[in-house]
Amino acid sequence: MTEEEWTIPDVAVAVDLAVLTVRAEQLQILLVERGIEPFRGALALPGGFLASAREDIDGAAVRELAEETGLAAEDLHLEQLRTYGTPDRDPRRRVITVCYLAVVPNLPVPRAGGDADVARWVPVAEALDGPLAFDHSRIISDAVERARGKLEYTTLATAFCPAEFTVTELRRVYEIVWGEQLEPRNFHRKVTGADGFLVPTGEKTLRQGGRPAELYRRGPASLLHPALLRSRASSLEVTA
Amino acid sequence: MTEEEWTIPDVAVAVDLAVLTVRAEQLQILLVERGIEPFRGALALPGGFLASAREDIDGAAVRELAEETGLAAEDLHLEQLRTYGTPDRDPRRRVITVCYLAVVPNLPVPRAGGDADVARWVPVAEALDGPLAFDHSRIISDAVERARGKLEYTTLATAFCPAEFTVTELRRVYEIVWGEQLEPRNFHRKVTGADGFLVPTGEKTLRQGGRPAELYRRGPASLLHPALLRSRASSLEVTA
DNA sequence: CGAGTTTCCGTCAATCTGACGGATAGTGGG
DNA sequence: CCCACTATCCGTCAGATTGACGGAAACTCG
Repeated sequence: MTEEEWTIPDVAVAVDLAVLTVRAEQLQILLVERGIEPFRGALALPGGFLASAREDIDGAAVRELAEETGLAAEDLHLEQLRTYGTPDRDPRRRVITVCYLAVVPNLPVPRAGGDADVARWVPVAEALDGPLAFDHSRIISDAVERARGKLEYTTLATAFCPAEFTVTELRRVYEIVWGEQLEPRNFHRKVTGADGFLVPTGEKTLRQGGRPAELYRRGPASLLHPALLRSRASSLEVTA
Repeated sequence: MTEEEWTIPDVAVAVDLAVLTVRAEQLQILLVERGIEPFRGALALPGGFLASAREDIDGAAVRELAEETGLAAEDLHLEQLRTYGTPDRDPRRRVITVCYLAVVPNLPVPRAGGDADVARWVPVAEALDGPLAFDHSRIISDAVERARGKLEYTTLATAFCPAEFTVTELRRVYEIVWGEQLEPRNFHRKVTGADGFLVPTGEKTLRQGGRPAELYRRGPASLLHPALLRSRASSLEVTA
């Protein structure tokens, strides 16, 4: 510990977003094609450096999300995921990335931020196959795992759904994110029984052939009681 | 987005530790008394800035932990908690703090780091009452909440215990961290039944009056199946 | 050897879970 | 108008899990 001559190292702080949604019966993530080196042309998570030394980190995440998707932070889920700080991430200078997880419903994708690098939805399975910039492959894994876990004991699943949705739509979210079939009738019993999870609107869908489904809105609860646990096998599959 | 004249802001990155243990039948946290401004004299989480621009963030956490407690990272739990980055945390310059949660057993506390500011154990309840430096009060709340939650569905509780421990000791960990009484016989049945949670050593305690308790070691599992859920009331108490 | 203490095994009712039969309420075709 | 067809939703029922508690086992101490 030599006190002399030591100065606090300067670090560049980036804020990246892992934005998840369910589209076309698949779990998808928002990615951009990088326009500059390093990793020019590779797919990467949307994000960027702090706009100024005074910008709040959470605020930067909200700003990036608006820039990339046009979505405001009000009616979507946004939480900090983790900070990634291995020294050799960027050859230019020391960079650490504070990563956020966002969960958005399918429908509203204007995505006209005015940014040059257009973001697009990529199925997670596909994204994890191909090469990604930096350590973004690992970040995506972490984001998906966080989402999978939170479906169990929080009401996060409703963030994948539009404002009004049916029990079947909600079940599809669970099935797609977990990659696991769920028994429709038991699922129905559990989610309608959980305190504050769903609020019936009284409305019904008039859609396709079949009995019209009742429409629900998100309830006030954020924690799920009782929890909705996935199968043992499904939980372990990640660690492997 | 004016491209001209803009440069990536320089930020100072600190790594702070929330080190939890169970001592004297209380959940306690390791704190230091600050020797310098700002918040001179106030209690704060141990931590410091990156040692160099090349130091890994996780590595810095391990280093800090060794400096403050003398503990090596091998047989203890260390995970990233969250990054705190509000702009006005430090009047001197822009600082963001990557915070780690460590869980250590009671016994081994040499805590001879050679650092001038000696760290000491403070009961969490007491720490949250008194004034703390920066936003450390909030960080401690987050750390405790993370630990409480993880006791439910991971094997984190064993990190509070020495290498060999009894079921009763393990139960005390749950009771103290959750602040909730548990039924001893049902607890025994559950933890001994959970796959890979506990491995019997065959040894028994010879201690105090009463039937000798069997000794266990940590099992290979990190996820708890089936989970050990706290009561509804206990879970909600945090949100309030 | 008995009282005290702590660990651990067993029981039993209430609850929860998974699996499934079948009624309900729409659509579209003849 | 009646009959498939489809999808939602309600009910049942056996098996597993949970919470609550009685009581035996295994030690110490006096």
